[in-house]
Amino acid sequence: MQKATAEKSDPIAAQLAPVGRETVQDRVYLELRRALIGGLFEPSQVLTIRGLADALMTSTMPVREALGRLITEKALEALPNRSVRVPPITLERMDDLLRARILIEGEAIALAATRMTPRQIATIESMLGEWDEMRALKHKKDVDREVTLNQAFHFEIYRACGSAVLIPMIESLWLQSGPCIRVAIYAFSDAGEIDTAHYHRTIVKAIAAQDAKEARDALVADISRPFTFLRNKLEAEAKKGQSA
Amino acid sequence: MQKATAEKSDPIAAQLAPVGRETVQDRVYLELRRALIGGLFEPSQVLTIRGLADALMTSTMPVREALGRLITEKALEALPNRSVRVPPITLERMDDLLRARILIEGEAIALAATRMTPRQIATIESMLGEWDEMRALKHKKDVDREVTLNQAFHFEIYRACGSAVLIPMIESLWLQSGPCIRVAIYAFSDAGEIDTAHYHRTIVKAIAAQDAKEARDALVADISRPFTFLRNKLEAEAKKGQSA
DNA sequence: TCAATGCAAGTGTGATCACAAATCAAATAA
DNA sequence: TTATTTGATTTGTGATCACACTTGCATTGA
Repeated sequence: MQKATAEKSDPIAAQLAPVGRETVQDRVYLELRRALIGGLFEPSQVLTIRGLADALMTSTMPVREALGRLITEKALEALPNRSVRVPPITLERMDDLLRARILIEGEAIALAATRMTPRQIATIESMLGEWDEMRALKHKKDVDREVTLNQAFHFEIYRACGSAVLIPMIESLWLQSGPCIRVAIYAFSDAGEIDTAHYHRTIVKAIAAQDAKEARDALVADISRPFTFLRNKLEAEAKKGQSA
Repeated sequence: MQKATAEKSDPIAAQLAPVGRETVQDRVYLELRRALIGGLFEPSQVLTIRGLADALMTSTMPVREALGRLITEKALEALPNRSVRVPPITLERMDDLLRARILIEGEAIALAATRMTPRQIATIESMLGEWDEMRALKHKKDVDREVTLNQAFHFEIYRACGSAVLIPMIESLWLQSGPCIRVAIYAFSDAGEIDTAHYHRTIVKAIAAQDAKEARDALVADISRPFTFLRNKLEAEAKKGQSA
């Protein structure tokens, strides 16, 4: 029989890309990740294995393993009852997450600023264009699109930092702060958002100039904004609840 | 029936500690973690589900879920063949790991330096004593004890940093660098080790003085040492292999 | 009326089985 | 002898089942 591995001398195989055999578990895991980062689940929401299995049209087996993985990266939380929920938002946790993100994503973008190729810089520049385009026809508040584009922009930069260790950590941080961010973005929309892409333009400019410090500062401002916004919102609600 | 939760008014229940119901999966996970951090597995070693299940005297189910968790935190690596191995050591990966550890553990110890209570400081001081004691009767190179004590010392500090986000990341980093460190410690023993506890004493002194910068510097020196040692070793081997 | 009790449905965990893919070794052909 | 093939074994994946625990609700008792 033919060997399954692509033969370098085979002119046909050379043109074929490996098809990949992702497992059901991987699909479930990625789907849950997407939902979490996009903030499709509410904080404190309880998730059940069978419920997710039904919704995803599969058996319980891939779901339970995907949940276990998400729990270890703190994207979900295992209660003592052995049920699993998306972690609730607290002020302490938000500050903690923001500090970690500033530390790690700041380091990643500083590394990327000295390493990004002109081609990569052109890619993120074109993303700025997409952003403007989306703002131009703001007929509806397309929060999903906003979240996706924002994620693509940031990770295009982080991937260029060249650290196989930092990137998974950043992914974990986004997973953990996803539910918070979603709430913040909705709050932005209600509050009449200021220019969301302003910091992104500054970031691109700094990276193009290979100015690591400027890039880091702009990034810190960018990721701090939703957190401080949400923090003010939560504090206001807490004060209102206290007086009531 | 009696409520399962401890009643505050019940004089008997007040003296009883909750028994805890850890699952088999958790035990397997913790055992594999311990082995990984301690460097009991060799880099590039392939692990099989059934093999581990037999060794751990359990079925495949808890093992496969534990392996999946370890893969997501990059403590293990999933090959395209769908087999899983402990990641091999490369120079790039070591540099990457060291940089991340300096960044994150440095931040954690700087935080801890301003927050540790006198009681906590007394705890790590007593650990220094254990260390000296172990060095005094160095009849055999007790690498396991050394690794365990080193881990206990560092995490006693990290736990005091008060960040529920940073600590799991540090655990993941230790998991990933465990196999490297083990190799380095053996190399130390062969090379006639210099005072391993020297930096630890500096760390304790800095923390007692609430000097965050000094503590961070000493920690960086402490965790850099095995990496640079191993790096020199690998480079020497590579050169030897190249000339041969 | 309200708290305690008991039953039923729901849920997570672990074991076992079926299946497909990979791996390894012996046997065969060049 | 060397390269290829073929078959048996091993291995990961997904499904299903059994069991224990939790949860929610209706019933019963004071």
